[in-house]
Amino acid sequence: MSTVSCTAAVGRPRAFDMQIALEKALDVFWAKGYDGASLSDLTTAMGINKPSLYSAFGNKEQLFLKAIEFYENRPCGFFKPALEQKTAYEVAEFMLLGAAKNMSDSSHPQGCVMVQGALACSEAAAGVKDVLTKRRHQGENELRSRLELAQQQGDLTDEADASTLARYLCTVINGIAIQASSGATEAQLVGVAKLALASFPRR
Amino acid sequence: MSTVSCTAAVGRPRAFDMQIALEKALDVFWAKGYDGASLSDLTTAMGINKPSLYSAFGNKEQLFLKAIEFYENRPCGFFKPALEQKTAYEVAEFMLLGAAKNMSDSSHPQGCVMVQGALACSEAAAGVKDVLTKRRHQGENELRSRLELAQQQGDLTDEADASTLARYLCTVINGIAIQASSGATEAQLVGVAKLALASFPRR
DNA sequence: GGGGTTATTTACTATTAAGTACAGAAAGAG
DNA sequence: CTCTTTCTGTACTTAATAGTAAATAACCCC
Repeated sequence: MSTVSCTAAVGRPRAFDMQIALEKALDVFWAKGYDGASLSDLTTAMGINKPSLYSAFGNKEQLFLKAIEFYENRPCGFFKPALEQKTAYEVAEFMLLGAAKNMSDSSHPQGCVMVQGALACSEAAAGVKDVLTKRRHQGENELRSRLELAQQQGDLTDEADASTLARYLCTVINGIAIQASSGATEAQLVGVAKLALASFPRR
Repeated sequence: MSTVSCTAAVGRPRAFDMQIALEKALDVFWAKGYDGASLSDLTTAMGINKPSLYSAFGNKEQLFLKAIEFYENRPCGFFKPALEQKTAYEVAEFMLLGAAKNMSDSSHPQGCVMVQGALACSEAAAGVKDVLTKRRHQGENELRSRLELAQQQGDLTDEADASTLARYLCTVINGIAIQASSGATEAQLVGVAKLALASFPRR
């Protein structure tokens, strides 16, 4: 009798791939936002019925939260990899160029689901809006910490205000998200990113 | 018999001020977005019943369009006044500082209704999303034209790409809108605006 | 192959959405 | 005062919303 909860494999097996269904749901939320995505939009895109959705993911809100959790950890994400670059400038460069490229990529909806998923929304979406806002703040804080580390390591001047610098970079990234969502091309966004980098203190 | 269509003044007079009602509607759309604002949210805020809303403003979509038209021409707007500043740098400075101050102002919802009114939305909101996108592009084009004029007038270097510069400024403004909508203070946004200005070629 | 378990399908609920019909109320014109 | 016009309040319609009950289907273990 094992104490480890081995994945039961009892009962009728799920007829769809949860991961793929989640990615389809993400695309819907990304394109339409939490308020604009109806359950029938979601079930249609996911190729399943409502009871399957509810049994697999809980409800609309939990589905959204799982979708953005996946979004944040996607291999093609640019934010976390950027933090691992060697110098503060390289962090900023990787992040801005990554945002420009990623958010205009036509293999998924344009822009950023963390921004446009629930920006101005109904009371029903207030919870997910809160989560998104907190996650964005968290990202900004991680970036600030990374820049403070850079100051300790000497690759970012002490005269810079890490807090403002992090906020500035996040602001530009958010702006790039809006531009991408409005149809800006990768080349246009790269131009913006490079110009934004001119404000970043280079050693 | 006058040929001028004098405002009829026949029939029961409207019991509410259309302008004030429109401003209330704007606040609702600003805070909740087009999809997130229900008709009962609107009528409650406006202090009128649905038939009054429909007879005065047409329908939800037309009400939204009238609300953003008012928004764009508000006396406290910063975009158009910025274009009238004397030099390219002053245009940029006025615009970014104006955005920072205006969008964090607590006398109305935070952020910018032109950005968050319909960013990612349902099919029902596709029309207003389109209008918002076009208006933002139009603003960007007006700014580009203003910067090209500055180049002709010699207060902006010819080496600058007016198009990219305009897009950069609009990107930062959009980013500031997101930050404001996420609770950033005026002081924080002014810090971002000043940093963004460091990328702007000063003569 | 039967029993237990879980997923799927269909059909349903209750609520809310946007929009409207209609009767009555408030004004000016004659 | 009466007629015409326009607005207001109540009550309604139709369709869509999120979420669920119950029957059935598919799988593993014994």
